[in-house]
Amino acid sequence: MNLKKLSEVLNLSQTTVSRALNGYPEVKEHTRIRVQAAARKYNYRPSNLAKSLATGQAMAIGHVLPLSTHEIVNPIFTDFISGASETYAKAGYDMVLSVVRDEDEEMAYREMLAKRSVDGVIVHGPRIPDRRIELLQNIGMPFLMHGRAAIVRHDYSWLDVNNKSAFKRATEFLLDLGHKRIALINGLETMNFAARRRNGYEEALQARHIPITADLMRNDEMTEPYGYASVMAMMRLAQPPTAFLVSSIIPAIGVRRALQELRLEMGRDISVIIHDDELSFLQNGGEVPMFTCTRSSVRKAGETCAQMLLEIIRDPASVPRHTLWEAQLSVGKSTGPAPG
Amino acid sequence: MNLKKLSEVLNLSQTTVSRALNGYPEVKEHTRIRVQAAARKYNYRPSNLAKSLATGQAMAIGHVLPLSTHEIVNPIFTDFISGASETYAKAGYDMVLSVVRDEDEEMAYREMLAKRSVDGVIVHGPRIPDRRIELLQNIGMPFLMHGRAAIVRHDYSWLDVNNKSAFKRATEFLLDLGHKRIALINGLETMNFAARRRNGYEEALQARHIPITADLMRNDEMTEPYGYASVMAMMRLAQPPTAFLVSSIIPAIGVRRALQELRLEMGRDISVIIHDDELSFLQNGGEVPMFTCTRSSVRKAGETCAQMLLEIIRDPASVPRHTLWEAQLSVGKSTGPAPG
DNA sequence: CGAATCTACCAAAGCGCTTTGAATTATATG
DNA sequence: CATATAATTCAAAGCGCTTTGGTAGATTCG
Repeated sequence: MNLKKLSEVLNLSQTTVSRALNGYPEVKEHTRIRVQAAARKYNYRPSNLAKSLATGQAMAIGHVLPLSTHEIVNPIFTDFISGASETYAKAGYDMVLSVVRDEDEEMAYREMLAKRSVDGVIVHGPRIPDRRIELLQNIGMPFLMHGRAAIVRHDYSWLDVNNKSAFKRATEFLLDLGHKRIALINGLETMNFAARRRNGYEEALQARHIPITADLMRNDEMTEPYGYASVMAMMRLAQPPTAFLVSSIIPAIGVRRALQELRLEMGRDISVIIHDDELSFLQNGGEVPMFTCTRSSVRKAGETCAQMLLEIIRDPASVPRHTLWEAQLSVGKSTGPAPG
Repeated sequence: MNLKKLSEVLNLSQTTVSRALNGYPEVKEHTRIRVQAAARKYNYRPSNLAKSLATGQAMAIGHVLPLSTHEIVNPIFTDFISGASETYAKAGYDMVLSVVRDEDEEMAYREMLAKRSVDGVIVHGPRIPDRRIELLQNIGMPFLMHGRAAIVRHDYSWLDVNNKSAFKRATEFLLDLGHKRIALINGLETMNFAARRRNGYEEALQARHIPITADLMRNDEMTEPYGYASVMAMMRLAQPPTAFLVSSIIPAIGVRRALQELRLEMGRDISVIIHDDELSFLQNGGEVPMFTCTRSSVRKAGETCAQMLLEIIRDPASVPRHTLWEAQLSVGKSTGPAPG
């Protein structure tokens, strides 16, 4: 059933039927009801394609998920996307996804623009600097960045967690507990968030005149074995750390495995603070977190990013929007006073 | 730049330009080259929307991710999707995603059909029985199911891992090692795969005349705390199990946590076999698996599902396609002879 | 050499909507 | 009651592509 047939059945013009269905005021109430009834009866649903072609709006948002060199898709995306999807569904937007290798990412954006299949994109995993910003600004594609990039000529819209302050506070928290040797198991430092976290960590140490040691800092793709290997290596140092700051719950699982293998009890022998994205499938304990953490829901981030992008699309001329969330420092069972 | 303008620039008809670009034979080679050059020069890319409207093909595949009652998106999707996306990209298809609560799922499919925004869908997480099959057959939407449902009137296409045989073999493996009390920490049994796994487990036990005890079987959403709690509860039984069969690496992490807390060493005091989907972000060790496992790549499943669906779309009249993969039983460090 | 056959191109219709500008019909106004 | 005005409805153009059904001009063949 399409508009033409429906209008024939109703003995009305396509114009009137279209308007009746889209809530325009210049159609008699009685007619509107008649049209709506018929639409329901024949299960009429306008073709998105035709609609988009006519209006020039694709009614779809693109997400490009970068596939790391190790072919890993960051698992926080499931939750991010489920948040975003909820917003889109409410607003009648579709979500189109492509997973691309780093080197194809630029092409992916160009394609999306040229093919006119999306009205905007959400950019994931900002680097420092990030070429995508300029690219998208140049081709005039509305976008919102989840996270921030540094070193950028023109302003752009983003939503980010205050990674620096989160890790600064976490470090201070450990310092207050008497820890002096605090290790940082960070994400890949080509990623902006990782750099900011290190920044916060270093600032806190410097403020207390604690030397920053390269031995106690690692950065890599956030996998379980990475967490495990980092702990194993660092605990073998002449002066092993008494506390760990871990960038995500996934390496933290490896951290936990290593510590238990070494017969070190978290919260007593050693302290651990993680950043917790509140992944639905890897929750950090119940009311009392298993790991003390800096916490911020990535699902909520998805929801809000989507909202912000839709606003930008609605009003492209508006000034860039910024949202900065403070992570919540939530005390769990994995931290305690420095031993000895 | 659109087709009309491009053809004006070239002083050709839209027909010829379109044909030149789409590789039709009835255009002179010299003309084709001229057209291609101009297309490149003006960065012309046909509008997907217009193309789809004209051809009647959306060139997009829909994925509906069901959000469980606990609002959890199954993390295997990231890998599944990254596999599927690769296939789509090669074939020029887009992937459109919607994450919906269970109760909205039927609507989501109906919408996709009526709006004509996708040419087919991949159905995730089959239940027993699954209403979606009949729904999709009725509305005539090409689909492929990842997994199988039981109790279905008409045949349909699917790709599945032989869950039953995998868990049967895993159970036999444990029995061969002398284990008599083997626990099953299963996924939600409203899910088809979980039922099949239990089936394999029970068959293996029955064949050796080992009683099946309700105490040793659990099924629930596959989270880390679920694995932890299951072990803790079962080890408190009068006759605790000596081995665990775990449905996924995620609860297995909780299992490991519990065992370490109980000071039980895997592979010596207690044996554990998991099903390993080869998640990119939660790898089960290196060359030697950390957990002995039944193994099947969910990323490869995504790739192949996508291929199968595209074939079905290309030739809708063809008979339903079935692919059944045997999981690989891979021996790791978490199993050993039954103690005592 | 004229007819038949290719070859290379084109005009126009159609995909299913929205939207503009005009045409009805109903209502209000003097 | 005639006319201005408001309330409804409509015909047709347009979104950017593909595809059908041509038509010229070049080539082949009897």
